[in-house]
Amino acid sequence: MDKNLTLKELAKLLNVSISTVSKALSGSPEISLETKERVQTLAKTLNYVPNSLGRNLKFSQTKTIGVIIPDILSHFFAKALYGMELMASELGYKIIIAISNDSLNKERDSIQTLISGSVDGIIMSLSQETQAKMEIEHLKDVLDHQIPLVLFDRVLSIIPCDKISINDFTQAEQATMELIDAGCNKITYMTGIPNTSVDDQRKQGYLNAVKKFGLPKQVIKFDQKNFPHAILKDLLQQNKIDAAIAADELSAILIMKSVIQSGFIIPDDISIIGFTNGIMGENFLPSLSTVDQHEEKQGCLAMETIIARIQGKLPETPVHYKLKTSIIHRESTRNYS
Amino acid sequence: MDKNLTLKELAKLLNVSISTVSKALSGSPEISLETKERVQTLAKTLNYVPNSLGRNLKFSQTKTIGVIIPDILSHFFAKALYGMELMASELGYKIIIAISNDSLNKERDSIQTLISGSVDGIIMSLSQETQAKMEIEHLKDVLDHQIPLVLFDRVLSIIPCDKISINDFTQAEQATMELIDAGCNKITYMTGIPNTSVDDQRKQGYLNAVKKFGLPKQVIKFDQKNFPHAILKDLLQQNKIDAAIAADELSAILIMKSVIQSGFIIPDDISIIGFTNGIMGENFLPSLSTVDQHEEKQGCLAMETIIARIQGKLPETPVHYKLKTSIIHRESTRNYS
DNA sequence: TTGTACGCGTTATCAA
DNA sequence: TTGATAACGCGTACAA
Repeated sequence: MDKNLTLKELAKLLNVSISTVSKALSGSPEISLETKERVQTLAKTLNYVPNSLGRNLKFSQTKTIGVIIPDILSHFFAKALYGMELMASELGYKIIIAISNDSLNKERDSIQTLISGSVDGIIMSLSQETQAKMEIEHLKDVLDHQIPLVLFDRVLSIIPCDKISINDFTQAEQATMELIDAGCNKITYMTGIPNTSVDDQRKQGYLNAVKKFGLPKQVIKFDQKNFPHAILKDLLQQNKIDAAIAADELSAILIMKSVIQSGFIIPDDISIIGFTNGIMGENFLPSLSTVDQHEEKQGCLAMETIIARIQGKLPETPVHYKLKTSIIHRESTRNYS
Repeated sequence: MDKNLTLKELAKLLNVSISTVSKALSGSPEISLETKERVQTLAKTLNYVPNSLGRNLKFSQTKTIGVIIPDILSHFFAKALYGMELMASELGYKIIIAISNDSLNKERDSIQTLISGSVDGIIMSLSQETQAKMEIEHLKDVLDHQIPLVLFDRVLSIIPCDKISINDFTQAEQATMELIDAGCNKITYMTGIPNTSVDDQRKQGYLNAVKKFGLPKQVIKFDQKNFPHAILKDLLQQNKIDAAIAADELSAILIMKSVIQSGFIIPDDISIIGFTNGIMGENFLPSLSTVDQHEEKQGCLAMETIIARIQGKLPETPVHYKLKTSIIHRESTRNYS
């Protein structure tokens, strides 16, 4: 049980050469059955584990994928990460995780440390700041270093790389239309995650739908740490709102909480629909109707894609998978026939 | 902008030796100012990034910490991970994340891949299965390979390594006593995470408190995917329960939901107190009174500890930090003076 | 069937 | 002030 057993030490113990040991352990047919067994049993009893540092250098690959996400506390990213980990471990890959905290600088730093060869590929979802400033030099760096890159969820179309996303536009449009179908005609789009690509597309989908039906549009941006309780209450009292589309799960919960605290009833007074099928929305009273984004599947797919890209199994031109999603009807929206 | 620029290539371009380039880039005083600048500017324009694979092998260290947690969807672990990432990036370390999914086998596999030299140390919280079966061979493996190990939250005292935990026993005891103070005398301990060390200690703390005050004890174990709604309703109707201590956040939410759906009032009919200060408990209606476990701080501390251990800054005998925690009073418990 | 020698990219020691 | 060389641990082409 020495600390770091190497091939060299094994070879010395067995009185054979290093390469013999190496070959014997990899089961090469060049080696006689006898020595092969001799080597293998000793390796096993001594609990030999090949040092991956040497292997990494030899093959210049690490079997590791870097994952950069803006946030780990949001259910969406946590579940996406879960999917990635599942797929990665199945395919024999490890994950280095970095959390950008929606900061461009942190994102840049993380990329800097990752492109030095510690990972074979990078999966990321862009930080809010990155998308707001449209700053993409650091992403170019990744590409320049020939490191495969997969963008998911918060995607930027100008980056020439593989992408995974859901069709936010269509989904928001469909969600809006279902609210209209159910008889709502004062539908507001409320977002606690402004300046992200997903937010923008969802808003556009919403705007498109209300325009198509000649309904008034109303958009409220807010800070999730400082919800505009009074504003929403006013709207409710003046009967200027009868439905809300929330840009993400936490936004939806905050809206529902505020509505209830103002003494109004969900869904009788107002219907709410959110994005992301998380534990919070599932367990809130009333439970949240929501757009299921198949977070876990997005994560799996992102991991599958980057590994396929690394192994050269993908066409040279970037692929863009847009996942189909569905709406989960629960208690926060009115029934419609 | 070649793909993988190496010292060798730089040296050739500049017509100097490899070692000169290496020294120049590290700012060695051995090299003349002139060549130093010549080298550095070229390296910069060509966007040279030293390959960490080479460095890793040279120093046999990776500046990477392996983190194995049972679950990423629970707020506790997500936030602990967040704390770890924060501290790691501050100290120049990366994180490889593995999710055991509360399975012993997955935990074993993860350890196996990590001890081959891909990490300088391992932080982990034991899986439910590991704790239930008391199977620790794989942990011994880590120690045998001379890899520093830090256990946090779900800790096993027989493993000789550094540990971080909160004092679950005391906390549960204190939580119980506060419920008693507030006039509750039919207090039940309800757990959706049986067979974990934290659950066991919390239960013991609860039992100790009710025993001390001569109150009846009542423990309900359940599966979080299949909450015993009917049983709880019966207890409420027969007035056999007036307070519940929930072993974790999700358990607490499930209890509150069930209580409300049965038509009872929180905290008038029953007080609820949980563990973990997460978004769910914070935003539920009523908001959850809970034991704050300082998840983020536990994560930070775990990371600080393992790095200190790696750098030899810790005494040889293992340290065990037990964090003090506090109780956050919100709406799910009665006021008491 | 086994052993020798080399290269992966980096740093460090020592010689020029 | 600079350069040649060895070493980290592994795998492998080639020689024995």
